[in-house]
Amino acid sequence: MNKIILKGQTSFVPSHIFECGQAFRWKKLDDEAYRFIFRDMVLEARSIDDSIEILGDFSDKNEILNYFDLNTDYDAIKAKLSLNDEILTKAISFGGGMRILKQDPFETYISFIISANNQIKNIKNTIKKLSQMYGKKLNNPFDDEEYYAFPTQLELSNAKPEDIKEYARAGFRSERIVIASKMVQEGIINFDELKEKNIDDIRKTLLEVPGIGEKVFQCILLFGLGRTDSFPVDVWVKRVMEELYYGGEERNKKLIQEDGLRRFGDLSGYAQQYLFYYMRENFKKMKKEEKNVDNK
DNA sequence: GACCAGGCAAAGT
DNA sequence: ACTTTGCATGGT
Repeated sequence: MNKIILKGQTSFVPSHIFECGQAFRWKKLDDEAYRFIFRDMVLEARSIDDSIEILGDFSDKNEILNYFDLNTDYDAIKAKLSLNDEILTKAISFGGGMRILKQDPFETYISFIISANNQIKNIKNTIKKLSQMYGKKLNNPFDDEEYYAFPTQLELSNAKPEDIKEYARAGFRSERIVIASKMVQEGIINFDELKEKNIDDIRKTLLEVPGIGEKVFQCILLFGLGRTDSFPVDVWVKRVMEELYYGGEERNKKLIQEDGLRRFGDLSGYAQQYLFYYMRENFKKMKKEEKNVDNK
């Protein structure tokens, strides 16, 4: 077992990182202790006192550090976004330990096709099942629970949509998953090439894929291609923007996306994540309180 | 049992 | 170009 110890981190809170909706292959073990899968490794990240520990069987520490985006100065980003913006100041004081993970483009691409009109809980479950069905078994250095790698483009392009529907419970997204995988396998979609292009060209290519619209495209940009000049507008971001920035007035998603990019520029992706987490967690808290009142 | 979930695609204006 | 409708599934 190998271990990384990080000290003096001002922006590294495991719960903020894993529960902000960017990644789906993780499990909460305890407060600020998470198990997660990165490439072919089962790893754990924990916050202990004022240090962060990352555990697992890995050989290259830099790979792990890069995954957690450790070369980016989040203090500078947070300072810039907080300036003249009371809403983001609040959101950042709530979830300022968030970091944008540098995830695999193919995994991100398939995961967010699955996310369409779905719940995070179901998305996680479908991805877990897909991995069990088609991915290779991984070494788990922690206990006897079985984990599987996210399937490769080849493994998923050979999958049968009916099987995905039946066992992974992906519903109408099942066929899209296989077609999208085949398009990567055939070279129609090439992530290394896409990384070199401008956003409008990337959009043109990715919107050809069934299951990818503007929102899923923005998520692939942000989480898979590392483009932080992106602003995915889902139901939560729509809600938080309307409630906190537009005084309760409704706006369509296209306008909200344009406005987000205009306000936050190259930092739009970070702003979006702080806002998403802030809105969703506070909504969950409200629900819980309602429940407690009902029980009295 | 209606309504919602990190929307998309197709049909209708 | 903008707006509505159907879509699998699981949770509340």
